[in-house]
Amino acid sequence: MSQRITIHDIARELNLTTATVSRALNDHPRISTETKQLVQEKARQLKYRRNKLASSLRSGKSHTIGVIIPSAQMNFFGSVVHGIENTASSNGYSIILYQSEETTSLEKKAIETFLSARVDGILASIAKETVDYTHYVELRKRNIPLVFFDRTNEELQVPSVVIDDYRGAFLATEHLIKNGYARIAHVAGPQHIKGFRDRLSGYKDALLANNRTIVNEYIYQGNVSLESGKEAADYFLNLTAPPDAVFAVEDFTALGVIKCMKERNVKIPEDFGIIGFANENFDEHITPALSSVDQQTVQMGKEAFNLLMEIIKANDGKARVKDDTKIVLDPVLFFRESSTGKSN
Amino acid sequence: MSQRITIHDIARELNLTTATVSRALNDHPRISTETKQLVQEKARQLKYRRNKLASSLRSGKSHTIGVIIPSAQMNFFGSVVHGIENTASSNGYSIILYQSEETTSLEKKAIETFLSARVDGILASIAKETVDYTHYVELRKRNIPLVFFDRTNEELQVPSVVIDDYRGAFLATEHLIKNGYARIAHVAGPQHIKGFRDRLSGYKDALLANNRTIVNEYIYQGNVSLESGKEAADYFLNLTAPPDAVFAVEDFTALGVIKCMKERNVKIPEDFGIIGFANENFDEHITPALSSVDQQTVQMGKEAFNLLMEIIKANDGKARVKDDTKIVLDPVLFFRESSTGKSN
DNA sequence: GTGAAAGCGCTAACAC
DNA sequence: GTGTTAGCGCTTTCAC
Repeated sequence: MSQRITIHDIARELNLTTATVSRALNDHPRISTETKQLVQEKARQLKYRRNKLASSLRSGKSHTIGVIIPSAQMNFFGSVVHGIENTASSNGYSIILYQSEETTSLEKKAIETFLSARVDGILASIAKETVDYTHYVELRKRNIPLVFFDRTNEELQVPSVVIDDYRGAFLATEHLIKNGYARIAHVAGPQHIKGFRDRLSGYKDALLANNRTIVNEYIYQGNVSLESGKEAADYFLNLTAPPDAVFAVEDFTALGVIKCMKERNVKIPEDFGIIGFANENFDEHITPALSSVDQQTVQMGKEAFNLLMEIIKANDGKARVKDDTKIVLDPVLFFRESSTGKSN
Repeated sequence: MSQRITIHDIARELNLTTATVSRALNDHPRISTETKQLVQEKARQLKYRRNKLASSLRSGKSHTIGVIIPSAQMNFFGSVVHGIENTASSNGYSIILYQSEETTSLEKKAIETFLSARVDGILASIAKETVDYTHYVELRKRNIPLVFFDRTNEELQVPSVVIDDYRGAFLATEHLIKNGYARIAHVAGPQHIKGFRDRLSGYKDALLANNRTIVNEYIYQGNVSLESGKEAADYFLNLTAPPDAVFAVEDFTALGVIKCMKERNVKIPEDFGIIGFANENFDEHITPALSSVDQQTVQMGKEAFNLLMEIIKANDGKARVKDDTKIVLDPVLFFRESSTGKSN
């Protein structure tokens, strides 16, 4: 019912063989322009539509890639997927989307499905839960093109696309310094996650590079949440020499800090400066508008797909993209009211 | 390189035919339990993985569905996709994701790709730009299972899943009334879009049902944006008898209203109440926290997939799900500070 | 309960 | 420049 016209129909009507028709449709160089036009015209006329399953089965290329993200509900990943799908689509690729829900088991299931569907490559952001990477290692062994984005693992030697957390943190901290804040604190994230570790380093190095000293009590160990932002702010204000600015590891944490400051009547940005990380969509709408570091999500998706394409092509030509290829995107800072400087 | 083990390998090692192996792997009733176990064990041992392309080609079922959304970058759709993928995955289905970017051309391209990939069905939310629906009509003609979610078209007679905009608007308006606001205004959206039209009706009917009169100058025609919220608020405050509450067609509009009120020193919720629509993630974080109507996005995705499944199954059994099947989800209200009531 | 044979629709290798 | 032939890996009659 749904679709019956095949290249056989075209071949029959044109007194050609299916091979010729197939070649004509694929714009094969050794087919005459005349024949190509005839075939293409007839195909249009019969409303022919290539059966991708058959062609993929035979050719070994599915023109499909698998994408694993923790959850499409998370802003960040929705945005990256936007970039991936866009780029894939304009390159003639389809994407199969899977969510790991931060679990290793669904991650494995996704990979199973992808292999079964004979995808040409896989783009993945590692689930939080995952500590055993054998399913990914297996992909490398089978020589299946794989690229990590955002959530990577250094030891696995898988090509990846990330943003420069260190640099983002460095610039954010320096921005606070330049705007006249004297004692800059940091609400950190779990240190076993590389991105958060890098942000702490960037913060520290920015202080040192600007002849400030690192004050240990100005570094609060949070868990990337609104709550930990509040707690951190409370802690900071109770110090004998409280800081006058905070670089928060991420925007919800920053939001927590802002809420606490408001409750305690500390004026932002006059008495206290703050900058976050992620450039969430609420940043510009809260009061005061929150300065933040944008993670270039769409660009990340685009770059990840392009890198995967490179690997796929190299694979076809028996070449090889270096395993330690790593694209590091430059974060972009958005300066808003929350960090415009101290009043004096 | 990537994958060489086929049912032939299993058959050879076990001295069976591929037919038997295939049946055993598919849990065919007429295969002995013994054989099944042997085959399944051997499959595991050889790390066999079914070639989905081949099986789909032969059987005519791909266990894949196509999903068209305007953009994965939009919160709302990311969230719906979350619901779709989750449900699909646990039912053994994969999803191919396409973004229309609100254009008809990409919508058509998506459908082309889906047909080519022989998806078992399609889930779609119509692009804003689309006024010519022939590509969707074509799907109906070919009897390809199709379900619309959120953005539907009434005339097309395609099964759909939407939320009850009318009821959401009615309840939101009534909430403002119950909390003591006397003159309730509405910032409306473009009236050619059904959802927005329904919200206006819900607003009006709630007023009438509570013995209020509909005041025409309390209805501002906006365009669903922060800007139009600001403009509306300005307009309202300049009336000789300004309203004391607003039901905004959507949260960004509500945010615009709030911003304007703050600038003009109107106190929320004491002097002015406000409730929005969408339950955006910033709602609870702005000041005052914004009351809103949640659109049940994840549930919508789940219901849409389930409805599609029903149609697919009915199709197989030559039955038919009614074309005008329409699942209407109940919106859920979130009451926050912005509408807690007038001071007296 | 299992086997033999055919074929889904396409592309690729080899002819000429 | 086009035809011939084979086959990707699976499922599905139809046998027995």
